[in-house]
Amino acid sequence: MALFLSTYENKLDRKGRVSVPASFRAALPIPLFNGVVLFRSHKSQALEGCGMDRMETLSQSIDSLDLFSDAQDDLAATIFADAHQLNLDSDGRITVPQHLLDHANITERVLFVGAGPVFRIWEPEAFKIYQNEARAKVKDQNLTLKLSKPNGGAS
Amino acid sequence: MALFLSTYENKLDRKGRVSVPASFRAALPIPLFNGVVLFRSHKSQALEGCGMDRMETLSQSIDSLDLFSDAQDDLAATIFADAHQLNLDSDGRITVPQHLLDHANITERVLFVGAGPVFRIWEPEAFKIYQNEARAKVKDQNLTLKLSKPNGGAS
DNA sequence: CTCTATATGGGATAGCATGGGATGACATGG
DNA sequence: CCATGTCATCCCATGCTATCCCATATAGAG
Repeated sequence: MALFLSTYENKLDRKGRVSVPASFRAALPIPLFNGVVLFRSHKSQALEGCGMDRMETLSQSIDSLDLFSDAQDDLAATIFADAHQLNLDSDGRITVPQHLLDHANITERVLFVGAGPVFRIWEPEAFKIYQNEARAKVKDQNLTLKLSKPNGGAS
Repeated sequence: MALFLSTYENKLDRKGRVSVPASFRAALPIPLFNGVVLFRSHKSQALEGCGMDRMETLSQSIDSLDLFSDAQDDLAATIFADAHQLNLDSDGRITVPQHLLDHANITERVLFVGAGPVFRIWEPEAFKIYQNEARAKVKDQNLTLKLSKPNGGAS
């Protein structure tokens, strides 16, 4: 699966296009579909992004729930309905739908933030505020993390 | 299998035709039959849609239930008896039978809603209400989902 | 300082959704 | 069996925009 690291700030142009950072493009799997999937984060004013492979994994996970169950329907309605598949053009740019930009309050600058298997898209100032709060929380709670074993053992 | 994402609103014309969104057409498998299958959802005022491959998978799943059992008969009666295979025309449109449109209260605008391996067709306002409720449920119940391992093993 | 990779800006084109007409297939009635 | 009506299918035109292509600027590495 993909691994997205680091943070890049690119410009949104008048046509609503923005360059996806080269290292993020490189991190995407060889695709049937050459692009990214974006959807609105329900926890913050940001967009969540990933490759199509992640969506396929999600789809399989949801498909393993009982067919026609409420849980399956509700998750599908909140995740897949909102997930936009955006093609990368030949120059490595995507065109972001306006309502996604609105959700994240983006007008000019776009911040791509690596988050491991996924990435997030923020308005740069909003991310600064968020990151400061996150740092304070991590420090206050002395958060730690067990590493997974390479073979995927339960943690 | 197919992966349907995002949400598209298209117009129903006077002949009862509507464009199937290009990305949904692209998501359909290379077909013996070039079209989609639609049937009335038994849970909501929407239509369920998929490719023929999904119908075949459903058929196999139902066939593995006890022969002549009530469950098998009931599912067959609600799904297969009601399922319409609708050809895509050369411009990527389908003609939707009136009683399917009636079930979903569709008169003019048709909302195609990606739901992973299937998609749904809603009247746009009805879906807004439904999605808000789904979001509230997902949030209230703190629904989570374990991702499948890539080889499909249970986690 | 030079070269290369990446991001940015702009124009052209092809694809998509929409609207409408023509034709052929199919069902129905005589 | 044939005629007729209905509608599914095919074809074409149009406008909008996503996609493609190309040029330029900038930053970083050698």
